[in-house]
Amino acid sequence: MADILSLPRPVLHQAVALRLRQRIIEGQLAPGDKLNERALSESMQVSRTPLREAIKMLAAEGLVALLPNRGAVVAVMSAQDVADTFELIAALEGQAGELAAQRITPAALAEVQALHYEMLAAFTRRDLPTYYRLNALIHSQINAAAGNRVLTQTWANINARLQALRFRSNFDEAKWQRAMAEHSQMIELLGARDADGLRRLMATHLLHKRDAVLELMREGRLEARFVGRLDDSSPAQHDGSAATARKVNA
Amino acid sequence: MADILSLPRPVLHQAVALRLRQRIIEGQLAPGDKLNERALSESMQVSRTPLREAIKMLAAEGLVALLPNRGAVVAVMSAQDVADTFELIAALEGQAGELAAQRITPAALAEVQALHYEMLAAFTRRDLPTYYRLNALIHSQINAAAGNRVLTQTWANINARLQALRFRSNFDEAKWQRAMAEHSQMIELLGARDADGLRRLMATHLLHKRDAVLELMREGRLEARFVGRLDDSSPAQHDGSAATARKVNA
DNA sequence: GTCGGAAGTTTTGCATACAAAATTAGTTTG
DNA sequence: CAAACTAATTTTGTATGCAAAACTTCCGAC
Repeated sequence: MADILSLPRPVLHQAVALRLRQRIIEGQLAPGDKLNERALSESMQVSRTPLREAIKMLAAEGLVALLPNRGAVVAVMSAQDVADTFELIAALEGQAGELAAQRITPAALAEVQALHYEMLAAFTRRDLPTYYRLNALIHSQINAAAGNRVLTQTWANINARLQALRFRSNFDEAKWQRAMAEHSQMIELLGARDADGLRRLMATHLLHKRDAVLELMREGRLEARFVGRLDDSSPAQHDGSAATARKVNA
Repeated sequence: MADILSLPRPVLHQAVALRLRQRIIEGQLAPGDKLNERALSESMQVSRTPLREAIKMLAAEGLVALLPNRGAVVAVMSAQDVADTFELIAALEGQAGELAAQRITPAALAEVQALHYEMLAAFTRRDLPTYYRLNALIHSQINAAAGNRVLTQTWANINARLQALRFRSNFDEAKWQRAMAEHSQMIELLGARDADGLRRLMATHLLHKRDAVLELMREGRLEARFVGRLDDSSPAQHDGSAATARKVNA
C-alpha cells in the first residue's frame, strides 16, 4: 500500500542500465566505444558491481557486445546486421499495423491522426528534428494500439539498436517525400481499418527506410564501423581502418 | 590461432546463464520459482557475483522477473501474455517462412523435407516426444533458412519463453492431425517457393498452436499460474491459490 | 628500423565482506 | 486465540579486494 513515493532505492543496477541505454541510443556512447568499468563506475558514482550487472542486461538486449576477458563495447552493426534488423522491424511493424487496424480505439486513432498532421506541418517546414520526433511517436503509438505488450516490448528493444544510427541519418528530398506520402497512406488505411493493407504498407515503409539507411552507410555518411556481429563467436574481419575501439571517458 | 582447446575459462557468468536457461526451458525451474542466490550459487559452485550477472541477463531475455529487493523468480505468464507471445511468434515465423521460401538452398530444403518425413513417421506411431523434437527442429531450420540472423536470434529468444509451457502440453487427436496437415502443407509451399503462401500458413499454424495451448491453460492442464507480467511495474493481482513463489533447492 | 619479447601497468572476472531490506519467529497484549 | 509489535534471521544489494588475463611500454636483437 505504501507504494506512493517509496522509491528511495531505485535499485542501482536498473538506474545504471537506464542511463547507459540512453547514452547509447542518443549516441553519446557510439558503436565500438569501449565500456571501461572503472571510468564509467566513477563517472556514475557507483561501484563496478551494479555497473557490470547493467552491462550484462544491455548485452542481452543486443546493445552492447561482450568480449571475453576484454570487457564490453557498444554493439557495432555491419551492413548485413542493419539490413537484417530493418527486415525484422518491418515484420514487427507490419504485424503491429495489422493488429492496430483491428483494435485501435477511436480516441487513439484521433490522436495518431492529429500527430500525423503535426508531422505534415513539420515536413512542410522541413523541420527535421520535429519530423523525427513525431515520426517516432506515431510509430510508437501504432505499436501501442496493437494491444500486444510482448510485441510492443520486443519492437522497442529491437528498435533501440537502430536509433543510434537513425539519429544521424538524413533523407534526401525525394526519399523524404516518399516517406511522408507513405505516412499519409498509413493514416488512411488505419482509419479505414484495412488491416492487411496496413500490414503491407508498414512493412514496405520500413524496407524503404532500410534502403535509405543502407545507402547512407555505403556513402559513408553514417558513422557505422564494420566489425563483428552482436553475438557471433568470431570477432569477424574488419576493414582495419576505423574499427578499433575508441576510449571513452564519459 | 591457439583457439583450439583454449577455453579453460568459459567465462563463468555465461556458463551459469546457459545452465539456468536450460533449467528454466526444461521446466526444472518452473514459473514462479524463486531464484535463491545462495542456494543456486552453492549448487553451481560459483560465487553470487557471476550468478547475479547471469540472472540479470535472463531478466533482459524475459525468462525471469526481477522483484526489487526481493530477488528474482522464473517469469510467470498470464493467459494474455501467452496469447500475445504466440501472436508475436506467429508474425516472426510468418516472416521467416516468407524469407525461407525465397532463400532456402536446395540442400537445406532437402534436409527439412527429410525431417518432415521423419516427423510423419513419429506422428503415425503417435510418438509424441520424437514428434516434438522434430517439430522444433523443423521450425528451427526454416528460421535458419530465412538467412536473417537477427530474426533467428529474436525468434529463439521469444520462443524460449514458451518452451517451458509447451513441454507439458498435449494436443488432442483432432488438433494433432490438423497440425500435422499444416506441416505437410508447409513443406509443399516451401518446395514450391510460395513465399506469401508460406507466410500465411506459418502464421495461422502458430495461431492454432496458440489456441490449443490457451485451451489447455483454461482446462488447467498446464501448470501455468496467473500472476503479473514479465516487466510490469505492478505485481498484478493473482488468484491467490497457487501463485505464491515456491522455494527451490536446485 | 623493425620485429620480438619481457617487465610493468591496466583491466577484467570472480570472490568476499558489509549494510539495508525483507522475511520469519517469538512474544506480548487485547 | 488473534492481532500486532519486536527481535532474530535470512536474503538481497552494493562495495571492496584479489588473481588472472590483456594491454603498454621499453629494451634488445637482427
